[in-house]
Amino acid sequence: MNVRDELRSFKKERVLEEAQRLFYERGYRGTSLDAIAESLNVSKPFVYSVYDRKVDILVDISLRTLSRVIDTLDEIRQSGGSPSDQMRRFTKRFTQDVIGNQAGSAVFFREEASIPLEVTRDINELKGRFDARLAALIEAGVEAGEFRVRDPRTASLAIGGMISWIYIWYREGGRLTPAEIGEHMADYVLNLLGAAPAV
Amino acid sequence: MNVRDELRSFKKERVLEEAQRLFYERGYRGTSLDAIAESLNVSKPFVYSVYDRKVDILVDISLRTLSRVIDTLDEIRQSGGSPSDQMRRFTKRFTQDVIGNQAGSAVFFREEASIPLEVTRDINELKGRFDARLAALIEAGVEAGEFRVRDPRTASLAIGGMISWIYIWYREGGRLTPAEIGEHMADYVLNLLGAAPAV
DNA sequence: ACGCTTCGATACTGGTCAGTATAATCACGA
DNA sequence: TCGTGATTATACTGACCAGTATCGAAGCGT
Repeated sequence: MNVRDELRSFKKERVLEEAQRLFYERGYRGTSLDAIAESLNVSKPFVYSVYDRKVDILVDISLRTLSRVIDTLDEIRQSGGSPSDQMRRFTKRFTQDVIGNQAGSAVFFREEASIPLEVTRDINELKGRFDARLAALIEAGVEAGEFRVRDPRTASLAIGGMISWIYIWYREGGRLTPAEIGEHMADYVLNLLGAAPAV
Repeated sequence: MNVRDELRSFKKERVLEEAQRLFYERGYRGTSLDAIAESLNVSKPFVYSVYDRKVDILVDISLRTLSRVIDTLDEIRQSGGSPSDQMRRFTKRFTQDVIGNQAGSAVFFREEASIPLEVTRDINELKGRFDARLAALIEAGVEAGEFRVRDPRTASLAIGGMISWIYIWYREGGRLTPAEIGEHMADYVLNLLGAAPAV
């Protein structure tokens, strides 16, 4: 990767970052490209030099946000340990991811309707993959006798929702630190799964 | 209420219903008033005869959706019974509410950024009231020795999120009926709260 | 049947915005 | 210092849309 590409990549990153912030505050359709450009102290063609269409920015935000949690889950799955242990670690990591990328998470879940149809397929495929892998972890726990759950699919949706939902209510400087929230969530998740009380 | 008012009320209801459907599919900003009118086989001034501004429709959808769950919670609280029992009934009712008003729930949570500032205050006040009352129910359960929860506030957010989240994934004609989903959710919620296994 | 009132359709307006054509500027080598 | 290629700003265009003015039609009482 030469200097030119690095420069381009850096510009793209800055545009993405700023667009994400504005989409979070004003919504995708409520944010004009001029507003993004102005906020970066550049002009519209600058933005167009790294993204061909406005919607490409949204797609980028969405795919990154989704890929991140899938990567997190895969990483935890491959790291070994008991299902209870994996679930606890995953919950804490996922909680940090949502809080650390609150704007991205919010934009991803809110702007589903603005995403072009051909990309929606990919997104749904990824979403399905996430849910299936989380359900698989739950099933592993059931088989190992650690969890007692009647329907792993809905359990995975309940858990995924409970943690994703943090993007709705988390506020910086609130009563609890992100780490504390993660600990509470991990307790709730293991309770929900009927896990034997942890040490 | 005379005939004229009833007529007006009926028109308003139809406009709301159709707008909600379109907002759900295309987003608030992605739906023009002409599209709403066309979908009802009327013209724009017809819509304006019941709502002065486009955003009033959105506000109406949001307030109705939010009021409904608060009413549900209040009703359950006043109906008596043990905290576990109330929580189980509330979870099932809330689940049915979300599924029965999926479009409204989705629009409410997605379009927060499009709601005018002066209404946002009311909405946040109502949201806060809901969370506080749900937390109060959890505390009552803890005091009664039925629940074991370290932090009722985050538990109420986790529960509220887990159930609200259904608007994201529920699809009509799916594997489970709404009633079955409600049963599973109720189990998860009581587990989450560390309730002694129900009979 | 006739006038009066109400309601809604047609048609317009002012503003916004995604995307683009053109022109200016800058970096850099000769 | 001058020329060349890349990059970005200015300025424009075509489309869309919220909200409104005007006009016609339909209902209703007399």
